[in-house]
Amino acid sequence: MVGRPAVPEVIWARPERAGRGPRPAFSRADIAAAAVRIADAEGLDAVSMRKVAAELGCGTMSLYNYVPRKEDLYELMLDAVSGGYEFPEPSGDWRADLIALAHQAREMMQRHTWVPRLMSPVYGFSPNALRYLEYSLSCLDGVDARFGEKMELIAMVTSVVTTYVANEIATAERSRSLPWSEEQEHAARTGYLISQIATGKYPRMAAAFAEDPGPIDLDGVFDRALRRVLDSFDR
Amino acid sequence: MVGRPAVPEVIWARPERAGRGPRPAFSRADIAAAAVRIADAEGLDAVSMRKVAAELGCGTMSLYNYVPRKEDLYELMLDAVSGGYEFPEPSGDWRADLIALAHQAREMMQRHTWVPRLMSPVYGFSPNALRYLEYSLSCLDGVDARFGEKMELIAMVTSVVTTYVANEIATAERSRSLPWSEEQEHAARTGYLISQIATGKYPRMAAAFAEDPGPIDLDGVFDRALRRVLDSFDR
DNA sequence: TCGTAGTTACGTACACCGTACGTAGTGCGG
DNA sequence: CCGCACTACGTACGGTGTACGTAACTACGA
Repeated sequence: MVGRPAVPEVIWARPERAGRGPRPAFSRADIAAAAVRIADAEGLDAVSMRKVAAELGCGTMSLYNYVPRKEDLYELMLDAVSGGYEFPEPSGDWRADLIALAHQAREMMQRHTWVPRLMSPVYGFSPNALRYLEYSLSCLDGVDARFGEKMELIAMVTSVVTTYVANEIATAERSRSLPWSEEQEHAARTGYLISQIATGKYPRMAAAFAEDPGPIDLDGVFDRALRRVLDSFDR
Repeated sequence: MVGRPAVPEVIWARPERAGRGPRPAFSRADIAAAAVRIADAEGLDAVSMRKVAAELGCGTMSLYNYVPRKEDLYELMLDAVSGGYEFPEPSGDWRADLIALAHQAREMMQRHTWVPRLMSPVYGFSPNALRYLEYSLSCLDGVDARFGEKMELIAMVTSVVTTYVANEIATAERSRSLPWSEEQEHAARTGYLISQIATGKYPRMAAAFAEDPGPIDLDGVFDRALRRVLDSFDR
C-alpha cells in the first residue's frame, strides 16, 4: 500500500500489524514514545516527521507506513501520555474522586506541557481517552443525573484543568521559541502593562496593582476553580 | 532599522510611525484586517507572511517593518477582532452583564473561528484586551470581593467561552485541512466509537448510547455552563 | 541649508517543514 | 511457488519563517 486512503480513517481502527509483508520494525508505542521524548525536551514545534524518524533511527518516509498523517502522530502522543493515569476504585465520594483525577491530569500536563495545545474533542476517542471517560463516568455512578449532565460536568472539569495548566505554563513554553529569557519577556510585558495603567484609562486595574497582593498561589487558584465547578453541579 | 531587537519588546509599545524615513504605506489596522480576512476565509494556517503581504500588495519582507515576528501578527489579529465589542453601561446586575459579554465573545469567536486557537494569557495585554478586562471589572463594581476573586471569575468565564466554542467548531475547522468532508470524518469517527462500545469495555458509554437523546442543544449547553460558573461565585 | 542617520521597501537566499511519488526488497496467502 | 501486499526509504516539490543586503527616501542637527 503506497499512497493514502481517499476515505477518512481513524488510526485506532487500523491494525498495527498487517498480514502480508515484512514485520514492522517499530510499534505505535515506540513511535509515540519517540515523539513524546522530543516534545518534552524541545517543545511541540520541534516534533517533525524528520526528527521523530531520526530519533527512531529510520528514514523519514518510513514513518508514513505507521502514521498516515502528522495529525495522527499527535493522536498517538496524546494517547501515550494518557496511558499513565491510575484509575483507583471509586470511593463513593464522587467529588473527591473527580478532584483526584483532575490532579492527576494537571500533573500529567505539567510533565508534558504540550498537551493543552493538542487537547481537542476530535482527539477524544483514543483507547486511553475512552478509558478516562468511562472512569469519570464510573465515579458518578451513584449520582442521580442524566448522562448529558454528567458529560457536561466532565467536560467542564477537563476545561478547567486544560486552560489553567495552559495559563501556568504559557510564558515558559513561549520563551522556548524566543531569543530571550522568560524573565526578560515577563519584565518587558509588565513594564508595558504598568505604563498603560499609568495612563489612567484602567482605574480598576490600577487600584488592584496598587494593592500588590504578592505572588499568586497557583495551586490554590486551581483548587478553588475546580471546587467551584463541582459545587455548581451539587445543588 | 534592519535586523530585530535583541531585547524583548511588546509590539504595542512601539510607535506606529517612527520619526525619520518615508511614511509607512500601511497602518497596523490595515495589516491586521488583511490577516483577519485570510484567516476568516481560509483558516488560521493559511495566514502566512507571504499571503498577508500579497493581500496588502507589498513585498513579503516589507511586513517585517511593521511586525517583528509572526507571533506579533497574531497579537494584532486578536486585538483587531476584540475591537468589535460593545461595552454598555453596567446595569447593576453583574450576572446579566457578564452573561451578555460572554455572548458577545461567543458570537465573535463563531465569526472568527481561529480565535480560540490563539487565546493565551500572553496575548492578554493588547489595548482592546485591557479594555475588555477593565469593562469586566466594572461590571463587578458593586460586588464585595477581593480583586483576585474577581479576576478568577473573569478568567473562568473566558475559559468557558473559549473551550465551548472551540468544541463547537472543532470538526468544522479540522475538515478544512483534510481531503474529505466534515460528514465523512464524523461518520468514520462515530463508526469507530460504536465498534469500541460494542466491545463491552465501556458499559456506561454503551448505556448512554442506547438511550440516544437526539441532537445536542449547543446553545443550551453553553448557557448552562456559563450560569453554573456564575452561580458558583454567588453564594 | 545640507549632510547624514534612521527609516521604508523588497529581492534573494537558507534551512526547515509535510508529504507525493517511485523503486527495491520481503514474506505471507492462495 | 507464484504473486501481491506490505515495509523501507531516497528524491523532489511547494510551502514556511525570516536573516541579510541594497536602494530610496525623509526628518532632524549643525
